[in-house]
Amino acid sequence: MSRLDVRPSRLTFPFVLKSVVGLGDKWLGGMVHGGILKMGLEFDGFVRVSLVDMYAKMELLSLALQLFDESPERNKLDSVLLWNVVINGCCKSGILEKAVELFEAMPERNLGSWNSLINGLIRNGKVDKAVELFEGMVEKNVVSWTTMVHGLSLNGMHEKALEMFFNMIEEEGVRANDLTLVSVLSACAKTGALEAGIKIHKYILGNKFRLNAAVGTALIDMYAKCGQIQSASQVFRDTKEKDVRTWSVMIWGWAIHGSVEQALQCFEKMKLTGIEPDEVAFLAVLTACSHAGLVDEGLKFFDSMKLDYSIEPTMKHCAVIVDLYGRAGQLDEALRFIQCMALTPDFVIWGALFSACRAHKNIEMAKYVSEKLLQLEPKHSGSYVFMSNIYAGVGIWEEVERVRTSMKDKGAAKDTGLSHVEVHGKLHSFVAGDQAHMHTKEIYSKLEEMTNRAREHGYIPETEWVLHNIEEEEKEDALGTHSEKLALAFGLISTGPGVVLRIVKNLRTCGDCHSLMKHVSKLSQREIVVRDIKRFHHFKDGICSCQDYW
DNA sequence: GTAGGGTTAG
Repeated sequence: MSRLDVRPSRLTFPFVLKSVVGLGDKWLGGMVHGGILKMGLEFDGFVRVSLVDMYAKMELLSLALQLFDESPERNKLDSVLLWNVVINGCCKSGILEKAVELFEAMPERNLGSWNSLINGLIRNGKVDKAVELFEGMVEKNVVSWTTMVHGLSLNGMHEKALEMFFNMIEEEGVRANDLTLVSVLSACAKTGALEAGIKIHKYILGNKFRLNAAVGTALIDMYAKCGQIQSASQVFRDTKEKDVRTWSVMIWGWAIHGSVEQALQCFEKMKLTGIEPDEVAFLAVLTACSHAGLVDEGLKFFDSMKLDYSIEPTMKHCAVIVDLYGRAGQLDEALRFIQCMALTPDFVIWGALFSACRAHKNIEMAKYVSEKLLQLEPKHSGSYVFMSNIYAGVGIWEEVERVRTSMKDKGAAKDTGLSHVEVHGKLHSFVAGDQAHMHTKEIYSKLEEMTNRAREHGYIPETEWVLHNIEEEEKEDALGTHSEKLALAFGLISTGPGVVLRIVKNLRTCGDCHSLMKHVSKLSQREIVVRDIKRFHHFKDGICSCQDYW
């Protein structure tokens, strides 16, 4: 055997270059490029495409473009791939004008060209342009559809993403694949669209898709985030090929539903199965501890991360620890932890302590922490809202006004509370004080009736949750139209007795809404499931699953 | 040798 037999050839380089991309090693890429030049293969069509692709994927766009420009074949037919990889590179680097220009200039296009550009546009927030292009396609394949489903979801348009998916399978008769399913299930999870999720689950079963790790994980996450923790657990059992993400979403699911025991058990079982926890798995188990007030357990996991698995805690892990101490009322320990941590505490860390200051009404520390917050993000409305909430919570209205004025001066705006409720498979959204819904009148009168009945049974509006310094009655009004209450009222008038109401809120639910929900669950004999930004509240018969610890 | 995917704060 001569050495010639193992010399790389024009057929070897594409594979080598692909591996280089996988490794992400720019220096190695340069070396391989050198080898190609030495062998005089730089003008070979196969090698050239791979080389341009490598540079494009490694975000060395100028090199990719240079090689592309120097390609003698680029204006011939059959050069589609060369154009496609360079278009893809432009999209990846966010140079969309160039991508569009190339797309328009190419001698011929294939489906990949369209899909690449659409993907580039939608990932960079150019949704309208992407939709326009998509709709103009003469021929679409499953990749085109998947790109749209995922892209719409990335831009927060989950309902549109779902519509797109059902249009694909029902109207166009295109068969989904794993990637489509994962994308659409993730949209359901983000928005809490249970009915749609169940329909997709049936589609998966009916079309005999294999429940591999990715599809299983997406399904589990969907059920968990739509409030169906038992279904999540069932799919978890059915998913045979579990990887660390599958376990993590399950642990996370138990955590947000307040089942600490299950979360911890799940974590231990994962380790016994031989799967090493990664930083997300630790984040999940720490969150479980924090939600349940298990301070010592949480700290043990935190230490184990470094000692047993050599995982350096990230800012997120530290934030959970601050939260862990903070919720349990150990504010001094939380502060000490921040002062000793290896990373420079960021906004999130101080924010976690700030929430704890609020919950435990420690105004002195809150003042100190709010300064830290405003140093880090002078325009961040959260700090102002936090601070004015603190003062409001203890009734110091002059300070509330002062903070709010200063907030206005700095041009910071409060995040809008937004809730939605799924009725007959369709999502209805509400903002605080919403008057835009077609059933506004009925919603408000139901709300009033609900509040009055609850009042007769001991509900007292917790006005400390309102920000403004206004008269007591007005405060009740401001509370009375929080978005989750409107969603609740709409849910009650639009569904029959016994139907479970599912509400999703983009912020934390306030104490007053929480209290009213408890009463309503008892008075109307309804199960109410509220998902707020961090966890689930299952209201039944006047009791909440969070046991008021949240 | 080109196009699309699953877990992460409060």
